[in-house]
Amino acid sequence: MKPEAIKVACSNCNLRELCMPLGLSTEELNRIDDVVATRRKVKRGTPLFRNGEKFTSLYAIRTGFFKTCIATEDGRDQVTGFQMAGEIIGLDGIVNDQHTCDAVALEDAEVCVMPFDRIEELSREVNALQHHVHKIMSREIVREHGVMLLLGSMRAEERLAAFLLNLVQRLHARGFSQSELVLRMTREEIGSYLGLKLETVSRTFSKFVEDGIVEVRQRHVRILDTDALKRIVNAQSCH
Amino acid sequence: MKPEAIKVACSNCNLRELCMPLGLSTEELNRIDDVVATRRKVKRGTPLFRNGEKFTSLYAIRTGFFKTCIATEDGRDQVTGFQMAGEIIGLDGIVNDQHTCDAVALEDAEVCVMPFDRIEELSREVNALQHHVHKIMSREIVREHGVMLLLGSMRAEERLAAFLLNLVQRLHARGFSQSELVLRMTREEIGSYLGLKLETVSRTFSKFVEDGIVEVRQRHVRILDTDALKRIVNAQSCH
DNA sequence: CGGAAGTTTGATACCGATCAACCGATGTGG
DNA sequence: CCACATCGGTTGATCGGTATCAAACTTCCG
Repeated sequence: MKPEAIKVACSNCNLRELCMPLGLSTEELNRIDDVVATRRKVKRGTPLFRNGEKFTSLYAIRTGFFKTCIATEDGRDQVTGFQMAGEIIGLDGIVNDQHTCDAVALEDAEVCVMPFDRIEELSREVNALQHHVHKIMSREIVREHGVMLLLGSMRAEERLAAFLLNLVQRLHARGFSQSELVLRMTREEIGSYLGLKLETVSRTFSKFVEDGIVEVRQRHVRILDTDALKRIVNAQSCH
Repeated sequence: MKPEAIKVACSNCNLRELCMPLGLSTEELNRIDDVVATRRKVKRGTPLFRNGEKFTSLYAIRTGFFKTCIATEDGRDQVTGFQMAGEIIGLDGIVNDQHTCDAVALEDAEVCVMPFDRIEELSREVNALQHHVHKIMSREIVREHGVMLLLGSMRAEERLAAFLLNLVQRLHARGFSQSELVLRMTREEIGSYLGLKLETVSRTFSKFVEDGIVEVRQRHVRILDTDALKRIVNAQSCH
């Protein structure tokens, strides 16, 4: 949990095109190196931050896989997202200067710590960075609109199909297979994200296997028929 | 629909403390007047912007009431939020330079048009404005987390109770009653937002009336027992 | 190796969707 | 101003999808 004082540079990071704006001048690139203060390793099962903690920084995921979730006093729990390399977490903390959700590593992970006051400072001077920050926040808002659509109007099969397609698409953008993936989260966590119980998630996986749409061996999933998944997502509740 | 060339000033707007940062110097206040280019009237039932339209501006609601919703090709439709005076809409458009949802006036409305490039320009110079923009976006993200919790884990009564409490709370912050409100949206729109069918919304209202928690006359709602509503929201799915 | 955690599958219950009928409010044109 | 059409809302009956409860199995990990 101890912050590690490794000095790092975005300018030669292979995730740069995911985290950072494109088309920067060399001078701007060098300045942007300053937004990352340190890196921090987070062990599997361990929180990067927790609900109620003071907000200081955004985090760019270098390696590993996170979930963010909110818990209420009465024991309810909702996974609000799964995040992978190149994605930014911590945006929830800006509004009240404290985090309103937990971010937990689902596998050993490493993040770049980006103090938010430094981001604000630098984005006053580098227009591309300013706009980039705005885009990242807007993207998160739009993503959540999609989740609301899913939770508000889709049935179990549609939700799981949409979930799988979204995951492979993001993994593919990072150079992984379009058809094979390893789930880093449990059935229960998938269920929490999708508004389903873990048994329903399990049953729906089984149904997809029966229908020859996917192969599932524990957390290893191979998608055999992407189009079938797309058809499931787009099929309106027929009648 | 024609933009009207009324020159307006945030500095003497009675909604300023809702839209704009607090604690500005007189000089900063005067500069901020420049973010509002024009005002625009929107008739009831008419869109302020639509999915796919080019994004140019954020809008601050001066009067009236809006819904934002996304529609899919296959006929699904999801209300993603209801917005009232002092709230900002259009944030979804930043990421891809085009809007990804429709914003429709539920009653005759007027908005302040704030060209986004001007916002970015000015927030490079006025730190308080910069941070304010970040807070507005973060607040929207946190709000959507709450909706995800609602859609993912609450039952019909809990959803409607949470919805009513949220509405009166926001209305109260604008000087309206804590216990009386007029719904500007139909049962169907409430249902879409809450992930329920209109019949279920209607039945749940009826149940609340039976239990003496609210009085309902069409769209006029009087809350008789706020604590009961709060208890309903916080009651975990018991077993 | 043993226990805990995670997953699958079955049986049953229940909440909300669906289908349908009716009612009331609103608004429009003759 | 009234007749009538339309839209929104309520209520009832029934159906279906997902939750719940339960048991067995597998995998993981100390």
